[in-house]
Amino acid sequence: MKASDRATLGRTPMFRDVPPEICDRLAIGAFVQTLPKGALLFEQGGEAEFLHVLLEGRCGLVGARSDGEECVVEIMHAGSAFILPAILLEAPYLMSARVLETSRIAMIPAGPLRRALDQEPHLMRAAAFDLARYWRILVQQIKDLKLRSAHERVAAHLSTMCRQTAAGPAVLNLDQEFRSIAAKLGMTPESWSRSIRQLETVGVRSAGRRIEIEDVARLRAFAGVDGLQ
Amino acid sequence: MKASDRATLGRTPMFRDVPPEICDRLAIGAFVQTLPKGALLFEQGGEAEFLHVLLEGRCGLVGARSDGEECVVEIMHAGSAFILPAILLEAPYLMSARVLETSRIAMIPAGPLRRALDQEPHLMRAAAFDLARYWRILVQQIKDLKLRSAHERVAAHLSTMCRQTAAGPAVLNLDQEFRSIAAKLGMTPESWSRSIRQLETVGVRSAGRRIEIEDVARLRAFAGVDGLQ
DNA sequence: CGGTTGTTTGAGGACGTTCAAGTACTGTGG
DNA sequence: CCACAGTACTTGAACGTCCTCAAACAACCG
Repeated sequence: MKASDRATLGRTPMFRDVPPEICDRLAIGAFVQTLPKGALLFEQGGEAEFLHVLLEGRCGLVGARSDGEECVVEIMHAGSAFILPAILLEAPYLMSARVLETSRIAMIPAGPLRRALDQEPHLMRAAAFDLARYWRILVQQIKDLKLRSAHERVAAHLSTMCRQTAAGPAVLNLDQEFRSIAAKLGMTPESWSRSIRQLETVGVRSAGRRIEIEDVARLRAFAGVDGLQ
Repeated sequence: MKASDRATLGRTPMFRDVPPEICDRLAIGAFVQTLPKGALLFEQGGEAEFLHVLLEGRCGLVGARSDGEECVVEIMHAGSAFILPAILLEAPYLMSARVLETSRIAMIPAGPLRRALDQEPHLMRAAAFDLARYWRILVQQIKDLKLRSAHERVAAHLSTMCRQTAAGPAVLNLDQEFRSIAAKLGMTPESWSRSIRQLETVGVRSAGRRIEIEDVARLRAFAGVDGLQ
């Protein structure tokens, strides 16, 4: 693993608070891969052989039904580690992972990681915190799916995209494919498109990848977003 | 805390593998409450003051929108501990908890628990594993919501209710209110009722709380249930 | 035994999907 | 640099699923 990759690893939420010497030990047994859009990292039902840490790029966690139908459960961004629960529990993957845009991924072998977790309380602590954070993200998504309409989910997504802005105008340059975002939000690309159009009524103007928001607070109010995140 | 409650606590998934002396220490600072149906354990947005361990009964974790609209995210059964992520991260609750049927609940103060987690690797390990298990339950639910129709969700629910039966006939005596199950599955009681009726076509006969399944394998096939759980 | 609460059934409607067609990008090779 | 192919996105029309509302029915409890 290159020094720059090692440094990136040490800045991820999962490893940020882990003593450097423990990270180093894991890094020695690990390797880094750069993979193109479309690559399959692992498959639902398979055994977890690595912890994947996304250094750069984006990957989708995709759930599949036995008949082949698929859905995007979560999109992982740079800095995310996945999928820890499968490694901890030595349980088969509940989802497949697919590269959405060219990604640089550190792969940490499961066996040594499990041993390190058992020997190093700091690492287990970091794992527990990482799991707790993802748990909350999943709960938010379930609330999203059960409480909000498609239009509202789009509004909520846009407003979290500009979470640094409390109120007033904002401009987003979405660098993801709309189809990925739509899939993550549990809707078709067509519905995403219609929702964006619909949001003009609350001051959202879109031109391709560029989306202008008149007043973030108004968008938040429409989406029913509260302070919790 | 009574000796019998302490014993029940020690058999929960979260505390099963925690050394008894650590459990004892936590149990000393804890107390047990019996609460009736409808009681509110804590509210979304509030600060996490206790880890709740459900010794007996059932509780619903309920997400709310700012306009008051609610949904059931998860139903906790005897042996479940909640909500650990809020305690670990010292973050506000993302959901409220409501007693669905008279429940006996151990309440472990958050402060001492956090200190114990930091001092006792065994406890942190148990916490991480518990979080990992719940993470998978939430992922399964998201897949359920995104990949399955209401009818299929009901079928999937029934088939997990009789998971000890691989194939052949089974009889369920659902002791929960249908409205709770429906809410957990993300549908109205009316839709649940219609789904149950619809499932007659795959050999499900219902009479009030009693549900007879001709062939569990057939039901599973209809629901698209795979081996993963 | 009445009142309350939970469940079923029906009719109508909203939301989001599917399918189909058209338009705008993006990147590649000439 | 342009032509072209392939992909992504948009728009429209029709359909299906599930919800809402309303009413009847059943079960439970004082």
